[in-house]
Amino acid sequence: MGRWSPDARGRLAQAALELYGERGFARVTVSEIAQRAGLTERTFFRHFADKREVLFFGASALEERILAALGGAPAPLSAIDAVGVAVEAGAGLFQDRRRFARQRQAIISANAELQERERIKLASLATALADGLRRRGVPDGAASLAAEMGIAVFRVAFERWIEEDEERDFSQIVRESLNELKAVARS
Amino acid sequence: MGRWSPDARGRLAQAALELYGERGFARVTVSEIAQRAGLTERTFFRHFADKREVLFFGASALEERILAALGGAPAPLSAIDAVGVAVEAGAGLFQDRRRFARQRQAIISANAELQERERIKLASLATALADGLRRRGVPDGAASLAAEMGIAVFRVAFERWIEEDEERDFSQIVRESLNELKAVARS
DNA sequence: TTCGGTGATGTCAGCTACTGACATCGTCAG
DNA sequence: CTGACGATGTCAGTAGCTGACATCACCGAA
Repeated sequence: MGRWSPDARGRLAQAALELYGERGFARVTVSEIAQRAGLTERTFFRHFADKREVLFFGASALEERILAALGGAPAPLSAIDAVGVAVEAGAGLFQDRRRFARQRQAIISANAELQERERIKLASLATALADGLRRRGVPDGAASLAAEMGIAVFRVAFERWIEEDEERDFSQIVRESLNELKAVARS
Repeated sequence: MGRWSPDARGRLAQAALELYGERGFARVTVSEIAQRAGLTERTFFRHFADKREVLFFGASALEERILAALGGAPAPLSAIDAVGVAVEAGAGLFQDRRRFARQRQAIISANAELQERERIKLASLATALADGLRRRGVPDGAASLAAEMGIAVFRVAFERWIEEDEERDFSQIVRESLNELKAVARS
């Protein structure tokens, strides 16, 4: 423990979320975020690679969880079903955080730069998923395709979960969306 | 025609491609690009929204072509097959440009910011594809999923086309990849 | 107990991406 | 000939981001 107030990173993230929500991403300076958190701009950039990253530092936890689930999925599962299990497990991370997820997504949806960052996070997730599948013995091309399908399912399911008026179980929506994808691919 | 050398935009794009290739994206300033093109930095930003965009101004032509093909696809085709036809048509744009495509892709692959931009271009393509499908009467969820699958196929096929030693027909690789995706989804 | 190392933060100078406002000057329609 | 137009130049300014160095509580070893 240092001589400063604890959880500098958390305070910065909180301040950023508030300010982005109040004024929009582009109309907030990093200096303002730092000020609200009682820190300096330089410290912000020590905790987050850039102004956008502060909204995405939860992505690594999601990736870890999904990869862990993929690693633990029963061996006889096909590539697409193993991915389904993994993504469904990832959805579990959002339990009881729908309000936060909506708020954050509203900010991201309002800004193209943030959408870029979100997309590349999902892309890196797809790459990791594909690697995990190869480790299960899935051939190269099939691994990439199954992984990308998994991310597509995640995206569509997330959007549904966020948009619906009454909250439904995210994992269940993932299952439904995967089945829908299979149906579309079969037709 | 103005009083200046013609095709300022083309000269800027060419200069940027050269410099990014020589030194890497991050080690090139916009001022240097403009200088090599015989223009000023300010003019660069009048032609391209930012330093990255100069590598992606061909994306609109790709999108137009794909959407046109989707619009012209036979009505009885399923969503996924209509997308297949559209993406295949898009692949035709790259005929005789494999050398250029490889060079450009090498630059993009070496830089995370450029990968972000590439991903969002593909994402916007997916959105447009989904809209096109809805116009064909495909329901919301199925449209999004089919579109994302189409983009996944495009990505995988493009990578294969670029990486293989001897050049094969890009459109044919797209067809193969689509079939592989269907097989993966079915398993 | 003291003292030197460590780690998180502060301070400062600087680069460069990007923007707004205004000036310049061939070209072309009338 | 003239005035509007369009592409470019010039200039000043903001803000994201970085490197280098200073500071100072804490902690473990002597």
